[in-house]
Amino acid sequence: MLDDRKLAVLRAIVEDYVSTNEPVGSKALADRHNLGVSPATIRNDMAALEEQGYITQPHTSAGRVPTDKGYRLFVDRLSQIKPLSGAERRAIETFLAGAVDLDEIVMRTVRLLAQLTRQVAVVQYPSLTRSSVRHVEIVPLAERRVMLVLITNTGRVEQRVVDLPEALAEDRIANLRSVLNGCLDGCWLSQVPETVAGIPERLPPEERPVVATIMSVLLETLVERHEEKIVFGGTANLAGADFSVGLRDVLEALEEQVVLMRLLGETGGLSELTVRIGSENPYSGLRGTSIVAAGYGSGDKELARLGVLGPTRMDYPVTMGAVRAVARYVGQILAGS
Amino acid sequence: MLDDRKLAVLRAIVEDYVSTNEPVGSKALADRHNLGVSPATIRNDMAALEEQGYITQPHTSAGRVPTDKGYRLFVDRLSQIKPLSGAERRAIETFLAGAVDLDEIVMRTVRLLAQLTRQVAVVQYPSLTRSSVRHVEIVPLAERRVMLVLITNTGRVEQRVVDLPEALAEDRIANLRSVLNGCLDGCWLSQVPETVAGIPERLPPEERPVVATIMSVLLETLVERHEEKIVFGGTANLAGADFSVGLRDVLEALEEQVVLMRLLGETGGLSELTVRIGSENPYSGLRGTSIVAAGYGSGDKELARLGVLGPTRMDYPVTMGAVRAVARYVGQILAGS
DNA sequence: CTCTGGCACTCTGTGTTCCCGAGTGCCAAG
DNA sequence: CTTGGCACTCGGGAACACAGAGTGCCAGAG
Repeated sequence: MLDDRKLAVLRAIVEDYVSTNEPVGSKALADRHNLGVSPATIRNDMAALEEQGYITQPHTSAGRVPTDKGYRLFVDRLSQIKPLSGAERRAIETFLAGAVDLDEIVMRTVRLLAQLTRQVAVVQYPSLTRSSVRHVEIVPLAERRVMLVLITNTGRVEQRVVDLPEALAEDRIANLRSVLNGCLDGCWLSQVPETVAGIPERLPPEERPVVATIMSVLLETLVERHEEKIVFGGTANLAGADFSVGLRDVLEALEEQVVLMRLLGETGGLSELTVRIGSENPYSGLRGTSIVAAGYGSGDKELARLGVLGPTRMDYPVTMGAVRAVARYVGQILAGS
Repeated sequence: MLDDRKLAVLRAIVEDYVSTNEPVGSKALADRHNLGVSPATIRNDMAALEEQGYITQPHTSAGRVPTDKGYRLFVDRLSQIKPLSGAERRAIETFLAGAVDLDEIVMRTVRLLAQLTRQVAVVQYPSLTRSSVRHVEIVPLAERRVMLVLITNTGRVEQRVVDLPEALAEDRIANLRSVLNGCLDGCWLSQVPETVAGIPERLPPEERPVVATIMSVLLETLVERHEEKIVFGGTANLAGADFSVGLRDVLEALEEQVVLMRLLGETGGLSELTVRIGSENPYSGLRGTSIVAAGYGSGDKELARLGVLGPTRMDYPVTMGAVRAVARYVGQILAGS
């Protein structure tokens, strides 16, 4: 159905179209790539490719443009992920290593991705549920008010003010603190609910009302923040590109956490690349854009995802290379901190 | 020089131009506003206004458009800040009250401002230096590694990992923690450096190397983060507007923390409005945009600033009303939490 | 059966011209 | 100082023609 030459033609069309942003015709193809055949032959192949929906022509007498299906074939079978240059790798490493806390790691990652790919970068904070407790802290603020601070092994810090049913003296707090940490330290966040359930029994009855309050806030923190935090950047890169769909829709989608979450998608394996091309993605406002995403994590556990969003007409090999590389480096940095 | 009627004409021009986005001519003015004079008279006034640089015409035979100077006069003398409706006030209140921690307060504020004004919202996190210490926490992570957590009275939490010169047992940490908090609790952040300097003397000599390390990180946290964190949102609102300068420049400026800082500007009094119109603002990429900003804070101390950025052609009275109202409410919320 | 050159055809984009209308500036009269 | 009248200017849209790129198809050659 699609012999080798037709595939080569498709590849050439994608590459040319990506670099020139203009529909590509048979003559131009014959000139720029030495396919060893005449324009007429290429025309026949193009007709076949169009027949099967891999390319299309904007108007009757214009060149061809790849369809989403065409890009899909290109990504799956015709392209090789392009690794970064040594200089780029070093730049990434030093740039990320300079980060001093989680916020800054994430912020720098966004910048990095945006700069490297010249697209919009999207980075999800390391998932709460997939990390473990490093420390729980109870900080007295007032008579009947404390702040609960939860620190995870990924460096993430969650805080919540708790209003207590009764006043709580220093020594009781210290005691509570050590009990809590004794139970929860190193505990997988997903198992916190069960672990927490067993705690009241370990305490004298008079502590239970207070503990119950604190517990409920703690659990609430975990549940509420289940919708993970996502940041993005590099929107300036959108200004140049022209989307089939309005710029407005894209910007709106970016500001919807929920949409972003779904865009980054569910995981494949760790640093496995997910590519969503145009209409493949789940949000109608983003027809005309593609997403390249990967999971990142320390060790073998995927903590969260990151990726870039750009016009369907993007340089997939380069973008994929950059996303993969950044995902790996971020994983390393997180593991090392 | 500028009699009352000329001022009325200028006001009418600004209002019409803002609402129609088209150069406004003498006839249209005479029709829509009942100024009680004929178009010809208005033309004379317009000529005078143009002479003095308050308005200008895009082409020889088009209507007039306000200049930056014209908007300035309008804002200073011809307009009244438009208060929000009761419904809007209530909406703000309930929306902000639902926030559970500082991050969420800021995030919601951004959304609110963007939605209310249909412009880009910019919000600065409560300044570190202008708040006070609520608690310092030292959390052991590993043998020779602790996490330093600093909580301010505005609910802001700063964290930093510290590598120690020697191992540190639980009881020593507890001791250190209480000493630190004893000295620093309630301490104005700007005075932390001096306060900290006196601490080593209060400790036995063998603790001093460890304390020195921790101190230096603590100070570093304060200094480094002196460049305050700023977030923005509502960029989708830029899509409709047409800037004289490219959209790209605006988006780029927004992603530069430093530029944003300078845009929000230095403070006037608390919830005093600052308006920067077009070329008045310090960044060349933002010619064609105006900034309306205000300080917010709890009590009488300004903690940080917030504002919106939009095309010079914006509805100043409404925008100013919204910014002022939001600034006040955020202040209240911060004070109450 | 596949490739190639030739040829007629079909579009889009661009440049030109033309004209309408909105809006102005100026002037003379009220 | 205000007003109506009038000639003038200029931008923007409509109509039109044209060149160029690209196609599809066909018949002939390997």
